[in-house]
Amino acid sequence: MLRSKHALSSTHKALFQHLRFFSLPSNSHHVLSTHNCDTQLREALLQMALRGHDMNFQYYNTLLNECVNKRAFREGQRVHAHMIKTNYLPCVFLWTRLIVFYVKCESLTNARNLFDEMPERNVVSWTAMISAYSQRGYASQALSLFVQMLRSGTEPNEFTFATVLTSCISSSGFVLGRQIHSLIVKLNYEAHVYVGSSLLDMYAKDGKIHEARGIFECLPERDVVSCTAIISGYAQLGLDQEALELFCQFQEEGMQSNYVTYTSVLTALSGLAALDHGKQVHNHLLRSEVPSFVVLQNSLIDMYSKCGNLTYARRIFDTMHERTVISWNAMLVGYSKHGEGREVLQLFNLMRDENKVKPDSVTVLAVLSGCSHAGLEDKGMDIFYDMTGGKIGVEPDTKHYGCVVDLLGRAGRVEEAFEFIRKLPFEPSAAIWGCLLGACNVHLNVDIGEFVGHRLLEIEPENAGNYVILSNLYASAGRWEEVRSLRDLMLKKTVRKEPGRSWIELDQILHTFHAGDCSHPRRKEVSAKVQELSVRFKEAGYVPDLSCVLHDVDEEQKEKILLSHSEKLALCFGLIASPESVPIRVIKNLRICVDCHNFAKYISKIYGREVSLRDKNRFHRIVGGKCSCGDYW
DNA sequence: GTAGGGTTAG
Repeated sequence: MLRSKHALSSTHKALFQHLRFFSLPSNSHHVLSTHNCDTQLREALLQMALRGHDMNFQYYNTLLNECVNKRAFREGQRVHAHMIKTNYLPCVFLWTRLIVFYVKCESLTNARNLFDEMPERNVVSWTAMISAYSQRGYASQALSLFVQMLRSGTEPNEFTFATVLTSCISSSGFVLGRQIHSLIVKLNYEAHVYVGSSLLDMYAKDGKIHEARGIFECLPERDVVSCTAIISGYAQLGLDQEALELFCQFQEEGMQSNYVTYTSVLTALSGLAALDHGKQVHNHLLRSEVPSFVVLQNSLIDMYSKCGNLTYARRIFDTMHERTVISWNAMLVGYSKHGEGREVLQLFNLMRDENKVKPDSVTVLAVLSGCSHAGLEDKGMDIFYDMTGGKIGVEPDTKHYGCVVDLLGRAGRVEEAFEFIRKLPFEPSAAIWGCLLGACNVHLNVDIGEFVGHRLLEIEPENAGNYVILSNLYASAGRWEEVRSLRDLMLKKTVRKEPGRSWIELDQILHTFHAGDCSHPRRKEVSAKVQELSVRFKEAGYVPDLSCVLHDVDEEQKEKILLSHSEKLALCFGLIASPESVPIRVIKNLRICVDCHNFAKYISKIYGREVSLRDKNRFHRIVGGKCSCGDYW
């Protein structure tokens, strides 16, 4: 039978106009014999029949198409029922349409039942079903169906590959993903832009950014999705600079970014705390036609708060027409990282009062850590008890317990925190012990600290941070013998430590400083400034904290090492290169060292400059020699 | 009739 795809759209429309109320004839399945159609419809049907069309096919296809477009579940079911009643045996095409109809109407079970009943399947029906599972997050069902498809002898096409790869994003799925990649190469689909995007995204999410980049570079054509995929690949791995550079390059090449692209680049800008760039993107969005979807606004909230501008973040939050739990969380995390505990609690109360969006695990984490950063341990404990009492609707997990240890430890309740850990219903993680070790160090509890420190060295001997903190603790107790043996142990275990890096943004340029790197053009001038300040600050009472240096060198060397810390370089660069009226905003990739923190306080006091320092954990807003972190971070 | 990229995280 003839089923031409063309020429009949207007006839189809006419047909549907008349059939839209689904006065399905019950006595006959053959449309031409339908006696309740009027002259115009009869004419339309006649024309189609004259052109050799299977009238039942046209009829059902038109109806189902409309039901899919309108997500008209009941009507679609009636069409399906009518097929059954009239013993009409749909061809694979129509059968697949029925499956797609059920999928679009969120009835996966109906779709699967139909799929299982199909007398024969083709690549489209297989792909439609795989896609249904993929899009709803049923990755294992999608993958198992894909394997069944291969076993059945049906060859996948570009649609199948593009969709199935999205189900390979999990630790167990990556293995299968690589095998699918081989098949893609074998069947020559690697250069297909949809397949390529999906493939490179999978590699990026597995942390294999070089492979992802390789696939991207081999694509003969690029579009906004593939470009966004590679940008977000870098951004999600924290390779923010690379993400930003690619974005700029694609913009220059004329890529039409969409809201997903902007969302991804904003993530990178958050990581870099590149406020000027971020503002530029925001301004562009306000002037452009890009729709302000919630995800994009969430990204803007996060960008502004991670760039240190909570006022702008809140302004966006307040003007949103619709908020998701992520909007609330992004704002709460912002306040939390700035040590604004009262704001955290107020916003959390607002969220509970509004009762439109349910808190999730991240919400409670943000609130607990917000209380912790702000020294509101009683409030924090109240919320934790609300949670364990089922009043929040979130079950505590290991991270929440970690927050409680942090709350108690910070408040000096070290023994209590220790007891709390011992009573945990599970084996405490390194992160939990780490919180307690930090507290022991700050509150000089050598007994518990020693126990916890050695426990940590057993659990994660490769983590340099543990050696450093324990060594500091021993040093403050004057136990130099232990300090030495710890240092030896640390060298033996050859622990890798991420190199310290600090940067500052001036006029949309990011100036990065590393401790051992002299590549910055004004490095000499900057180093001289650090020297100069050191002398000047010493007169004002600054004492270099040599315990921050673990190297086995004399004191003079230690001081030299301290003065080469990347934070100090970035701070001094800010001092000489930025206008006096603006705060010095420095970002560090790791936790800031105690000595640099102290140094920054002197800058703020002696130069009357506000210093905003973002480290791995939080913001330090330093004004007049005082820091918003209260010297506990 | 079937397809790819996105936001929060002590």
